[in-house]
Amino acid sequence: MRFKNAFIPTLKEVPADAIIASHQLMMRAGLIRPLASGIYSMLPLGYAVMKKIMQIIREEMDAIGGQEFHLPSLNPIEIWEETGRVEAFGDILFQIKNRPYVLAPTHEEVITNIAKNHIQSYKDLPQIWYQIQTKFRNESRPKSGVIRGRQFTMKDSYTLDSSWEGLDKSYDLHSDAYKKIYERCGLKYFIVGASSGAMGGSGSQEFMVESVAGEDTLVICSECGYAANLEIATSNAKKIERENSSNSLKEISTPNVKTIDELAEFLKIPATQCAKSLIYLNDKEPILILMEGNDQLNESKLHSLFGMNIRPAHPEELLELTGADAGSIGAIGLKNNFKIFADKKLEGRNNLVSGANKNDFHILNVDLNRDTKILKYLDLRTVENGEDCNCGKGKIKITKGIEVGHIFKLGTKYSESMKANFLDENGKENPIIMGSYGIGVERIMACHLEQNHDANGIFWDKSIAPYLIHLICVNSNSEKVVSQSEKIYSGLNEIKFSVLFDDRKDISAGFKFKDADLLGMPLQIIVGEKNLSNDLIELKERSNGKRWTVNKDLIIEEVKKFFS
RNA sequence: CGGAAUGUAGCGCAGCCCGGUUAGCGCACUACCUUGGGGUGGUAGGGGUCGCGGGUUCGAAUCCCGCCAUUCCGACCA
Repeated sequence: MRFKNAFIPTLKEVPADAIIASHQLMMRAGLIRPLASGIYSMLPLGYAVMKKIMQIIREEMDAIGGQEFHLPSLNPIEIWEETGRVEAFGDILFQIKNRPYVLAPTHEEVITNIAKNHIQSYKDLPQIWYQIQTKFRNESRPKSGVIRGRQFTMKDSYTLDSSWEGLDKSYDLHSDAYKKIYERCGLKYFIVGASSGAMGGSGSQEFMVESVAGEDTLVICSECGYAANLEIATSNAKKIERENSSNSLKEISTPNVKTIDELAEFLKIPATQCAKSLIYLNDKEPILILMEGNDQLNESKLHSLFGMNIRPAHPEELLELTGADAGSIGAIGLKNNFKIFADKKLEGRNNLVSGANKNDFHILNVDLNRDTKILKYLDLRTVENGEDCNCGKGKIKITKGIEVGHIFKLGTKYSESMKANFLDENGKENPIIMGSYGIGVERIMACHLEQNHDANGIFWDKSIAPYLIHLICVNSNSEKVVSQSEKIYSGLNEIKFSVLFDDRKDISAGFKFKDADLLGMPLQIIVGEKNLSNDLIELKERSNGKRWTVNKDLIIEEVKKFFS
């Protein structure tokens, strides 16, 4: 492609709306342009990258026996009503105004509909069906460029099996295929165990890319490979042992002490010697939760233990329920008969400091065994950076991640609600056992950019680069330089190497270099007067800045060598 | 959906508080000259419903009200 004819609208300045690196680079390098919030046009260079990514996905899906479909995005709302997902998706589901249709945010319903009509027997199974399609989700807050949009491209696949063992097999095939896809795209990723949540089924994993732009907080251990969402992560945080003797309770005045840190400072004790009390209302029933010192309560864990209707009490409610404000609440001397739960780390502790349920007073020497009725010790704390991992070897690192893939053992949720059954060997009717698996195509591109750039621009991996080579004719006024670069251009075209040829006239050398670095093709070939007078052509590897020269007659061989 | 900010040329911004010539700057764009290995320098140009609607006023980019859009923080995210 000749740059002169190419539509590559690069920008010198960063658009004010773009905050994260990948979004800025996509805008500056002319890969995308916004149309509306969360909706982007893919420009030729951006779409070239998408096509490369989609091709890699196709090859790996085909390799595990996947069959490619192209399913409609416009769906009759009734199939979504059958599975109860009109309500489940709520506002996320785009609904068509002048006909009872929806824009599909995913395709379990359509797949199950086809399966219902055409899968009759265990002999028809297993199946792996996939497609690469535009998905529509009415995100309330699109953000981070293409990472969270209202319209995006997804490879989604679905497996149909006659047994749970078959599902495990299909699931593992996908897991392996996904690993290959990310590796081929040059992404550093890791796999996070996830709970199956409201999707139902027996398991799910997320494929995450570490990034400051990530929306998920992740916990990883460098030693054992443990990786989990912070919401469910656990660690081997140091537990303090019970002291040999428990001293007797003593109420003391602690004027103006509100926080654990202030309390620890006031009493000259470690924060870990304090028991922090939190009041939650579980469907209006107050419960008291004890945490050690500055440990943070993990509300996700609370929700999975108590359900979604649990919430922290408001300040007025605190005062009414305990007679004290936050900071002076404790497990001893409560007016009401609270149910008390405590974090596992506090199990068996004594000589603790706790609020006295009287403003500006605390109680010393609390022995949880002796002085309180703890209903149950639960894992409630949020894991913190630097704690020991459960494996005993590594330390926990907390980081942000972007989800680039999710694989799910669905089970029979959809086949049951839509009555997609098959006859087994015994002639008995059973619901098809399903799995569903997704990869965000634009997210792969964005994550690749997050991981592969510097202050000047992109460096594409050769597997997904829009062009392998950026050929720069430095001096467009020099006959010799122009004819030499033309010669290299046609030579590379002959051997089918994709080249972006900067043949623009009257553009200064610096401008071309800056554009080349911004656009990020893996190899730059620089044809300029100085080197050419010695019959030399310069090459530059974008990712590491390495430069070298070769004789002009050896350039094709050198390129072949570089990409071999 | 809650909180905040912003909206002036393709992009980045100033002007607004304190209303008053023809709305300004940088980049980009057009023409010419210049330069020619890291976003050359210059001259001359083109491009604006000042987000939309209403109000106050002799007069509104500027003040007031409503709406819309965009971004950020939070909630939500099968």
